[in-house]
Amino acid sequence: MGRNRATLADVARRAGLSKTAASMVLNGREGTRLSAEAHQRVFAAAEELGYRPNVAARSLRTRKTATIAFVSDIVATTRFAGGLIRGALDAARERDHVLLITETQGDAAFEQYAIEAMLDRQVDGVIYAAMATRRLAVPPAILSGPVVLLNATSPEALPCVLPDDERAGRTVTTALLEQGHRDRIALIGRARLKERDPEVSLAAQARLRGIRDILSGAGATLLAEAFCGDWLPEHGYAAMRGLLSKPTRPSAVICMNDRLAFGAYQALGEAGLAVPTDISVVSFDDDPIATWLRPGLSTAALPHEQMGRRAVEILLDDRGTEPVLVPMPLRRRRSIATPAS
Amino acid sequence: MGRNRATLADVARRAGLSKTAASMVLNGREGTRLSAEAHQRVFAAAEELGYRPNVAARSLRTRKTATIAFVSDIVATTRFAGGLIRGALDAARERDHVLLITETQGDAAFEQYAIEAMLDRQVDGVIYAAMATRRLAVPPAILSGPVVLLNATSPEALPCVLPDDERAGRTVTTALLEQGHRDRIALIGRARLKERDPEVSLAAQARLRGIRDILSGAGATLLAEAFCGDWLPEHGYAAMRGLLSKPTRPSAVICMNDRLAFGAYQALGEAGLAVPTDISVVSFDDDPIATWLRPGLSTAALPHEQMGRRAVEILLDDRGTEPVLVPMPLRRRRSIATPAS
DNA sequence: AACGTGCGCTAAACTGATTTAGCAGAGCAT
DNA sequence: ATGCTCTGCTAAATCAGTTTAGCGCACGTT
Repeated sequence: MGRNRATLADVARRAGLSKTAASMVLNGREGTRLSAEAHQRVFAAAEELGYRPNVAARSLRTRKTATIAFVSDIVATTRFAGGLIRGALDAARERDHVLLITETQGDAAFEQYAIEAMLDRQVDGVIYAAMATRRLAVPPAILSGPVVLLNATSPEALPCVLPDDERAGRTVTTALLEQGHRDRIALIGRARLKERDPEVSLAAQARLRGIRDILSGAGATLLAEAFCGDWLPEHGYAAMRGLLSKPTRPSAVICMNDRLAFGAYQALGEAGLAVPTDISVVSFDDDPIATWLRPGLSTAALPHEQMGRRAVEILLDDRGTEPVLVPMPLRRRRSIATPAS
Repeated sequence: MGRNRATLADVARRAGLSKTAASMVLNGREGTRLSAEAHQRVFAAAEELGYRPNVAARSLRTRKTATIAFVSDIVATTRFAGGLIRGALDAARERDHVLLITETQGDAAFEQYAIEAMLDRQVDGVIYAAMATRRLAVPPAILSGPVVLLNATSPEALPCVLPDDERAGRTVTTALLEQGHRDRIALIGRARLKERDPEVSLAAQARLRGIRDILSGAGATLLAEAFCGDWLPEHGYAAMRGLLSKPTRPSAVICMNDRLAFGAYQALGEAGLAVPTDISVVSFDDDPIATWLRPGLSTAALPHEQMGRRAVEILLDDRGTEPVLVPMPLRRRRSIATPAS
């Protein structure tokens, strides 16, 4: 790979100057007293030879590789991860950096290995990402250099980027109130474990807080709250059936994520009820299925691309320690309407 | 990052030997006449200092970085990509390699930049992946070293890994025949563009070929073939409605992918028809939604993980030039049944 | 005693960049 | 003529490894 690449020495020779001169010119060093003509010759030579510096050689001296490690638990290869990586990739490119990506598969040994492999390659910093927004313990090895947590926090109070789930809870609830829903709003996706253990989820609690905040502001309470073991379609389906079996039918349901909402749609379809005329549905995440459902699901989007982007920016540019909360915009589709009566 | 790492010189000093000796011992070189005791001392010193070689320094001399470039069009960040990357990551790790991942966003300038950035880092080889199985033109820059195409072929006949779509077509059709379907099988997802232009898709034609092969072997033909502009749920929905409006209702439909099948389910639900009692459905891809649908969708799975894995294996180990076809196993769920009458 | 041989190990070159220290020559003042 | 400063450039060290060439010693042979 790249066997006959021209080296700096080649460029210097062709320009009739020393390596020193060539290096300084190509790096745009100020204060060297090299003549305009010398500059010309170096640039011309580099151009003609198609010179590209050898990053390994350079980094040996400078200890900079223009490479960022992107380590995640299992985020890198799931549908949820795409945006995170894409945003990070974009921001990295703008700063002339490149990403070394690994995922740990949730396996500590694998993680250890992966992190060492990246540190061996002298990465300039590490982005440590989690699939579910949660608190986690950062492997000590990566603390030797700059780190940014993505979609996660840690006891060490490292710089981190999180979605603003609480505000999303408010957004979603407000969208319902604006349409006239108030006293018959149900919730699907209460989950003790997710709400209690920050190492499992930070989103559950935050979203719930946002929802309740707006509701109590309007002097209302939830009509019903369905608990779910997990946030998968089957749980949403079961929860929705449960809700429909009660005397008072909700006018709207908030689902804790889109997969639950998908399940809810299935139950509604079977019951012969139509979204949104019979029941409105809102949700969180903006999973691809949200656009595929009929009618399209209104949902507060996890701003994955933005988050990935911010992580790189923080790592490379500012790096303050206060958590960065990225807003979750509401994608308005056709699943919300004014209640029938 | 990694500021106080021990160097080989440190290890050598501690072992009371030369760098040469330390290097040879740690690399397990045969034929050096270093004593067993010298071996001991070097290993002990390395262990005590937590020595890890600096990959940049090593690669400067050896021109090997144990790093593979994974370049894709937009595969890296979509739900379809996950498995490809995961498989590649796994196989790479087994060979002590690491992945530099980029996606080109379908933009030639970006691609040029990304590839150069990776070559600058002296990668040992390139895996060039496409999201849709198709033929593509490989950027000349990467031809300077080992390349494997993933989910793609090229006019240059480079080594490549592809899913065995034709066989999948046969698998899926056979599954239907086995249940007694024969003369009322419809197809959703014919698409002229995809079938004609290998630069758009190789899957469409191959799947169709497999389906027809089995059908004609059984002396049957398709009851109906619905054409779709693309393979999204909305197209599947429209196609299914079209099929249902005809005099003879199919006993089974084959959808060209799971998203179409999802749309088909929606149309069936609205029409009050049940899967699989009224109509059986089979499909291709094994998208996550296949498990979420009610009933679960039987589908020939794109073996993404296997494919990613094979690509690395071919790149690093054998590298024959004949295309590698990876089988697409049928995931049997509940969407196929014996036709009613 | 001189010579060849195998053993156990090391000095130094090399990879391709950056960076430090400093040299030669011109111009000017004393 | 001497010393000083400034200009324009370069030699050599450095980063952390790998690799080549070969050194000194003990032993056996003639």
